[in-house]
Amino acid sequence: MLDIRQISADPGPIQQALRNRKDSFSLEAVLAAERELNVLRKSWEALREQRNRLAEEIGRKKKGGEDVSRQMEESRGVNAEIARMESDLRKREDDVRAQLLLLPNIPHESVPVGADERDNPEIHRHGVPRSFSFEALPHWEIGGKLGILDFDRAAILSGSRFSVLKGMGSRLERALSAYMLDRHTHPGRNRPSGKPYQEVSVPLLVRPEMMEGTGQFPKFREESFSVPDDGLFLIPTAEVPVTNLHRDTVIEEADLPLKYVSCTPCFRREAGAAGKDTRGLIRQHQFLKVELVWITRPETSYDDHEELTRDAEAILNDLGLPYRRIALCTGDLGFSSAKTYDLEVWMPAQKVYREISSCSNFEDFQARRAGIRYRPQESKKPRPVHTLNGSGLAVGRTIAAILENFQELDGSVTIPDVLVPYMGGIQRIPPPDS
RNA sequence: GGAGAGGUGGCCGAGUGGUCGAAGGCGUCCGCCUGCUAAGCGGAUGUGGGGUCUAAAGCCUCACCCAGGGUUCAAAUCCCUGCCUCUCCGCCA
Repeated sequence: MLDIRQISADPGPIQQALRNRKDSFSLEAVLAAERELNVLRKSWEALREQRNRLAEEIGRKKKGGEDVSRQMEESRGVNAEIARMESDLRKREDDVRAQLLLLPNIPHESVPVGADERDNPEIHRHGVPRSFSFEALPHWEIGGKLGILDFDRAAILSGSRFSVLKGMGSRLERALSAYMLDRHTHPGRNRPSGKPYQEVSVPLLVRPEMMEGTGQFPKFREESFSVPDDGLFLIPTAEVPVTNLHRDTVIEEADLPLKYVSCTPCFRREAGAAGKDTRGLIRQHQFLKVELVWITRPETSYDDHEELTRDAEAILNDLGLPYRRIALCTGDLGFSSAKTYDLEVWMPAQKVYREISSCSNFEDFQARRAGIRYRPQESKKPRPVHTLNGSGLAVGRTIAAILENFQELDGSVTIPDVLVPYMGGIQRIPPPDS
């Protein structure tokens, strides 16, 4: 959420940012509503003041045995007036807030202006896609033949876009999750921020306020699964509960940055994705993801964003998967984000790079919504923090990438070296016939 | 799920319906004192709006004592609902 006072002080740049984002939000409408609200609020406050004075006078005089029936009568009148104003005031406040909640974040100046994903510049590539002496199969075929992936039984259990992992497939999921968590929580060197991630396990069902805090609600409500009887929602990413761990609190500056890593299932309705990626593990209603979350100072958040993205890339490097980093342009940027890098892994069967991680700086957009502030050392006035997050990595998609990139002619799949200890020493998933 | 207790400032904790944004303590900060430290003494110390001011400070003012309703001229204080915490019972991975 943006600061309404900041908007009214200088709407120009924000208007431009909205155009760059291809967003149709009307700034004039909120600003007008805000101005009217301010006028009303002032007269309401004046009446409250009058009421407070009368109440005080009544208390004082009554104690002295004086007659106060005139003041009480007057006070009743003022109260009626206040009550009349209040419902209108409330309605207008809710309206302004509702509008502001639909206003997207402003892209950072370093974000390239562009219309859609075709305008996303590539930042760099790592690894060389392997050349196959045979036709590379898509992962769902490899997984089917190996007996480690079963979409048919998943469909019977839960419908489309669900999967069942079996045997080595399930083991691979566990190995990857454990490996990623270990990697990120390892103290390690080369961390400019000076500290490793703290692992957290969090609720998978949250209240709607949490979804609003990180920006999923109100705009993307239809994207989430809900449990209506209890008023709860299944998290679409660990970002939601982890960022909201610090909701409505003030953090001491010395404790920043706070860095968390959390491995959770994620649940998405994929409402707008009918017909896309209908096969395989790429687009599922439920998938496992290791998420990195930072709560940090405004002054360092862009450096931190680079570090976070490198942390995600480190996993791809370790696994030996070819990937590239792209920067999202203004037209492709997510609602809450001020800047986003996507990491895309090479998928040999389709011969394309596919998104496997998305690393964003939200600046104070989420912090305002969720009330996450810090107390700067030099001043005592709390300020909103900056929040960042990124996948490190999406586990389901990583399984797909490993199956495709490391498949062999005989149908077996080689396990990346770093995962072997996590696979009980197994170096490859044996071919179907063995 | 049933029965009870409770939710107050960074923390602990008091608060007969009226001058309470809230006693007291702890913590923190600033001074003083002191070979050093400790102790002691004095003072300051919630958040968010609005106004005043060139600006800061100060001052004035509105809101906030879990949340939302209600009673009342007046609510931290009374009533109702919700949420949360604790204790006991039941159930359970």
